[in-house]
Amino acid sequence: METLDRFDRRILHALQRDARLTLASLAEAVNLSPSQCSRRIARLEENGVILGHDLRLDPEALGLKVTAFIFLSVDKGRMASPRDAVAELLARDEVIDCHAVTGSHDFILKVRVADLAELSHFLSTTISPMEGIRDIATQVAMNTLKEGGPLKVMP
Amino acid sequence: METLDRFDRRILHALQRDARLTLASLAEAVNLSPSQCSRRIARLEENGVILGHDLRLDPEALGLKVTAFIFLSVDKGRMASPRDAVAELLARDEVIDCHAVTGSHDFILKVRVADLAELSHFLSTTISPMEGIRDIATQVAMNTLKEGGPLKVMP
DNA sequence: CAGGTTATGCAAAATTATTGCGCCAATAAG
DNA sequence: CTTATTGGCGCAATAATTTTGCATAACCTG
Repeated sequence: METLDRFDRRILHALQRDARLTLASLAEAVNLSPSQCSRRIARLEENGVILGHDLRLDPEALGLKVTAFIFLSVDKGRMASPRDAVAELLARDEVIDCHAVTGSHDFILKVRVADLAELSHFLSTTISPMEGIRDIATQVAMNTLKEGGPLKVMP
Repeated sequence: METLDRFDRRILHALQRDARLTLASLAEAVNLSPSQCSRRIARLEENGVILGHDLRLDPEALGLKVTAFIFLSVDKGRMASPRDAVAELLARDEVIDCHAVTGSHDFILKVRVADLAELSHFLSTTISPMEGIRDIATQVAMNTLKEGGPLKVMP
């Protein structure tokens, strides 16, 4: 893996604010020619620094009015292969995030569903019946203050 | 707010997989002309359904090796204006997500830092000194299994 | 069913991205 | 100290993509 130089970092910093910046605008922002910006972006993608481009949508506009965190504990034996245990969960489109964590629970899930009825349904028909689940806790989000904030790029 | 028709939903579904799809490819995927796709995308942006375009970066490549969840409880009086209490937190670039939640804590933060030393430093110098903080709990993520998954678009 | 509004595809125009090329700077080799 | 070699750079030409003007078709609404 390559080390990022000053220009790479400036490019990443600028593009994280708006991934649709034009090469001309980006070039001006980072003080480099458009063509060189293009080549550096291509290289950052090849090196796996840039993983992809996402569309940020308004969940409300899609009818997803409820965000919730689900905390899962699994039986000890299952933790050896956590991916197997939760693999089917990752494929569900209610599940936005899934992290394996330290502490009293093993996994933190962030889910988005239309309403509380759908959350309840998801919990009882998808989570609860899973093998090896030892404990489930749920916290409903009342407000999303920040989401998907840009990653810190060392200057 | 407008209602999304079948084409809008197909467009959003396709672009969530890859926001850089060309209008020609998108048009083929959703069975509409490129020009009309362009116009619909513009409208979805005006209507606030599409909030923006994000770059997905590899945190590791940026030297951010630690992801953690921080659970905060604030004093009762402060909850009236949670934005004030946490506004400065939202501006910090370690904070990726911040949700106000029901349950035993008031806020869930997701932070990304270089290492555990930086996490410790962030907790002791930024979180702890905050006025009105009643309780702090931290869980370190060992593994990110899914992050920023596409939102469900009703078909 | 008429009048008006909105959506659509095509083709032209405008914008944007990529690439070939020669140049320059830095580093390694002689 | 000079000379290759490498890699990054900007410019300009080329290619690709997006946007827009326009005529037609579909859709309401009364």
